[in-house]
Formats: sequence, C-alpha cells, structure tokens
Amino acid sequence: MLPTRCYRAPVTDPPGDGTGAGERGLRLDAARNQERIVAAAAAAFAELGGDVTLDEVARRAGVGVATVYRRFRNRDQLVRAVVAHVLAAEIEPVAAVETDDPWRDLAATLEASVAAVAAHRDVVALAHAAGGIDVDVVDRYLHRLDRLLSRARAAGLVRPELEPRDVAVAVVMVLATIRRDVGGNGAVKTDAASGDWRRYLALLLDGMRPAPVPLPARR
Amino acid sequence: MLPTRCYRAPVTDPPGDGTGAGERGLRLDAARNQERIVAAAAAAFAELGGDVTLDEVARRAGVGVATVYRRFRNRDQLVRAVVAHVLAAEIEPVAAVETDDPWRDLAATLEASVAAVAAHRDVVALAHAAGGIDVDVVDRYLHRLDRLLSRARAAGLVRPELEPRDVAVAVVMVLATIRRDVGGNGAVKTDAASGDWRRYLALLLDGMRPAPVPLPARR
DNA sequence: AGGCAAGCGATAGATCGCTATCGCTTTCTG
DNA sequence: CAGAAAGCGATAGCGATCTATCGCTTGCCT
Repeated sequence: MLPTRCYRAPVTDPPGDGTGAGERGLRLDAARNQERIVAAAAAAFAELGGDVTLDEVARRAGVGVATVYRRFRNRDQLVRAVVAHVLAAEIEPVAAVETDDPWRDLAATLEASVAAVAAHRDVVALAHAAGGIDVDVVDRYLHRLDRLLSRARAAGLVRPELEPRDVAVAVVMVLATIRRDVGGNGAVKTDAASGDWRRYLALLLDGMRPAPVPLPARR
Repeated sequence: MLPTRCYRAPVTDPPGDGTGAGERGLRLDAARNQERIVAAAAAAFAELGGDVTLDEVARRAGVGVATVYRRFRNRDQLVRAVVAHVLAAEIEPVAAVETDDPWRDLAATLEASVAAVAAHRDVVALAHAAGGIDVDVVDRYLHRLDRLLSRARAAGLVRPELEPRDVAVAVVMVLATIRRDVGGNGAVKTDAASGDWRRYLALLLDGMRPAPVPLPARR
C-alpha cells in the first residue's frame, strides 16, 4: 500500500474553483505545490510546446516527478488543469459592461470571452488534444453571463427557454471550430479555418434570438 | 536513410476517399494492408477500448508493427483514419429524401447524420481524444448536402450566404457537445449532456434561417 | 510541545510509442 | 519474364509515461 492516501481533488474534477488553490483537506504545502505545478506546466507548454516531458515540468516547478503524478493522475489531467487555469485567468475578468441594449451586452461579452481564449492558440490546441474543452469548466467561469442572459431574456431579446448552460455550450461549440493540429514538434499550425469562429458564433447568436418553435428540452 | 520511400497519403490527409482504399501510387498489397489495419483498429477499439496497444492492432491485422507505423505516422493518425472510416460508413448513406419541403429535407438529413455518428459513442470519444473531429473529413462525406442546401437556398429558406462547408462545421460543432471522457480503462462514461445534441443542432438550424444581417465572411 | 500522518524527493522498473535497420518477398514496369 | 523498386516482418533500442516503494520532512491537531 502507498503510505500516502492522496489523490484528493485534482483541481478540475469536483466543484473546486479550478485555479489550483486549496481544496478541502489538502495540506497547505500540497496545495501550494499543485499551484506551482500548474503554473510551471502552463509556462512550459507555452514556451516549449505541448510535448514537454513531465520531468521538465517537475523540474521547473521545483518538485519531484512523483509529486506531479501524485497531484494529477496523468498528463491529460494536468493539461486540463492548465486549461482551467487559463480559462479562470481569461474568461472571468472579461468586462461585462451593461448598456441599455442587453442583447449587445450579451453578444459582446460572449465574443470577448471566445476571443480571450482563442488568443491562446497553444492552450486551445492542447485542450483539444486532451479531449476537448470541458463544458463544466466554461460553465463555471461564465457565471457572469447569468445576469446578462436574464436581462436579455426579460427584454424579450432571446428565446425564453435559453439557459446559462446553453451559452457555455455555445462557447465550447465555437471553440471546437478552431483547428488544433499541433505539429509533431509542438508548433501550432495556423489554419484555414483560423479566424472563422466569429462567423459561427454569429450563427449561434442568431439561433438564440426569439423563435416560433422552442428548442428541444435538455434531459 | 530508409530503404523505403513510403508515407504515401495516410488515408485522411490529402483528398483521398478516406476508406483506406488505394491512393495513387500505393502498391496494391500496401493498400490492402492499410485497409486491414484500419478495420482491425476499429474492431479493437470498439472491443477493447481506446487504449489498445498498436502491437495488438498489428497482430489482429496480421501485419508487423513496423507496417502500422509505415502507414500511419502515429497513433492519432490511425485513430483519425478509423474515424474517417466510420464517417464514410455512416454519414454517406444517410437517406436524403427530397420532399416538397427543402428545409425539412436539410434539417432531417443533418439530424440523421449526427445521429448516425453519435451512435458510435466510442468512436466519438476516440476522435475527441485524437484532437477532435476533422471538419475536412465531415465536409468530404457530407457532399450530398450540397444539393439539399442549394434547394433550400433557392427557396429562400436559409440565409443566402450559407455555404456547404458551414454545414459541415455545424456538424462538428454539434459533435463537440457530446462529452468524451474515456475512462482510464477505456470505458466510455455516459454523461449528463448525452442526449442534448438535438437541442444544440436546433439552435444552429434556427441560426441558419434567413436573417436581417449577414454572417461575417469566411476568410 | 509533541506525535502522527500526510506529503515529499529520489529512484527503480515495467510498459508503451515510435524510430531505425536488417535481409527477404512481392509487385510493378518494360 | 526479369530486374528494380517498393513493401514487408522481425527485432533492437531510445525516451516517455506511469507505478511503486523507500526513508525523511513538514504541517496539523490536541
């Protein structure tokens, strides 16, 4: 048996805040290490590409490799934590100014959110390679949109059955149109479909406007 | 240097037909091997989960491991070929009946296409793990939709700037909402968001209807 | 303050992905 | 039908991921 009974909440799984900060029950130094690992991984990915060895990450974080695996089950879990980290840093602070046009507010904030994430080409590519961008994570950080959505709905500018989670899903859908293709060396190829996400966001936004027949219910 | 000058069109990259059949210049036995590898991989993935060793795939295909790597640069390329294989088998034969309502034809065919792919939970999960579902591949097999789209557009039932590729992208976007989460053992977890794709397809379809302001152009 | 468990670094080792190279077989071309 | 070239299986080897285990340190609780 292992002397340690760890694997306590690897940052993204349970309703943690995703920033890598201390979950319940994690000892203080362990939580700190977790943060440092995520930060080091984010830096290493951005700098050296997606195929950095975890040894390198550990070295940069100033911890042993075993500790990396102690906190994150495998490479993908670490990547996901990094993605959550970036989402926390990018999506959350997106300015949600409130003008007298709730629809514009909603659309603009949504676009700004996608743009903020899309700017991190490498992270988007990494996230796709690790199984896509998690709806739950987006949902968590798009909290601010609840209010914007409510206002737009109250003004009759969006279809009434639209829920906050739908908006989060929309973000994921748009991000899915951004091609990944991490080259073998880790370089991200810019791609034909690169800038088109605005087109598809517009498509979704138009679908959010009031419509004669309601959307199929979520189950 | 290698005595063989191979790596000739690993099935999905150039405009090949994606079924694994003989590309230009591939020797006949090589093409046959390629097909057998894809078929064996598809079977192995479906049966043993996504983390099958390529040795196992090679064994099932009755070839050496080296041959697998000779035909597919890496594991992901093989997975992509399998996905293309399934798409070819599932999307293409989707019935595109033509009634007197071009819009319904388009919507129904689109829904049937997604449903056909979504039925293969394991393949969708695999595809996401390999970096998402390739727009180009979908585009290739959704060829049939060109005609349906033209008819709907001619009837003024969709926004005129909508192109066939947009429809393929829409399929990819919808498929992106189907959660992946391949468990460590390869088992695919059914997920809360499981059946919701119809909702998001409906959202996109509503966005395709004629609208006062055109979509941003593709670049 | 003191004890204990949680956490740590280091390290060894199993497994797998992938590359490279060998001599042999099969297919293509003329 | 014969030679050239393309492809093949087997195998050896490298580096990466991940598991497991050691004895030591460090934070937490009373």
